[in-house]
Amino acid sequence: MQHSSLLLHISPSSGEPIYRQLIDQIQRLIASGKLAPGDFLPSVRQVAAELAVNPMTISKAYGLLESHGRVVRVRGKGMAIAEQANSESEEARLGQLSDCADVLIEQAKQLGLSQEATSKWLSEYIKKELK
Amino acid sequence: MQHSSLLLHISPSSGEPIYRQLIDQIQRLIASGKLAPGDFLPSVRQVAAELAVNPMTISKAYGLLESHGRVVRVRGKGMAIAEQANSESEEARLGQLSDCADVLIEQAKQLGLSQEATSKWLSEYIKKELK
DNA sequence: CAAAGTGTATTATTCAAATAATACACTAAT
DNA sequence: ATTAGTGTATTATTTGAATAATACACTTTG
Repeated sequence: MQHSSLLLHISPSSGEPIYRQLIDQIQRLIASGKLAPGDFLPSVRQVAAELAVNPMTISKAYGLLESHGRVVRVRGKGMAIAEQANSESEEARLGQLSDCADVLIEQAKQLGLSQEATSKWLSEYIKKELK
Repeated sequence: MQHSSLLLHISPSSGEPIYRQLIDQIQRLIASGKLAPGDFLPSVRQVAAELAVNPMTISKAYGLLESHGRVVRVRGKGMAIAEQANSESEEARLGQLSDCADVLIEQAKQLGLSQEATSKWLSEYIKKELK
């Protein structure tokens, strides 16, 4: 057992649910390579203690990460980063954007925006915002 | 008083709040020209009766549409489609996509996708889906 | 086997958003 | 002035998601 991980933190004021804040942070840590396949997440109870939050809240986050294939449950050990957590093809990862893109397209449609204008604006916007 | 408008409908199963469903539908009706500037929305009580919903729920939707400038309150008459409801510049309408784009960008970030790849994929996707 | 570590199923509680009840202010028409 | 039509401010209630309490099943280690 580690003494303190300080890997995860929460912002109680943020309106964003705790379990969702944790999921987002862990996904980012995986994407950036700070958590590599085979690494273990800090245990449910450890995180719960550090954040002064109920263990079930952490478990909920871990469970959802598992159902997303990001993490694998190892009996008696804990949750390990999945081997293929980050190894999906770029094609596959782009595909995961489609739900979100559908919403955006629906809105553009309702605003009477053309394919060209929307596409061009998005490119510019992404250039500014996606660092 | 009209006998029945049948202009609006709700899907109780959808998880989406009723007032929000109404806002979305009315914005679509404006965007598509089915509701033109000067037209009146069906009255709060009429819609409430047809949908078997509380008048305040309709009023909430109408109030938000007013604060968005889509609709104007005419004393003793009801809510009329605003003159400039549809006349926003393309620039302004594109700006309304930014909230939605922010969500998409956040997801791309977490998936470790580059600015270029995301932008290019989106252009293709929009070409297919935005008819 | 015992102890201390994993995660979690089940149930209860909390809390904020969505909805409803009620009563009111206003306008138009007769 | 009266009636019937607008929308809505205020308050209460409902509802569902997020969180917590509790107790359990399992694995590892000694």
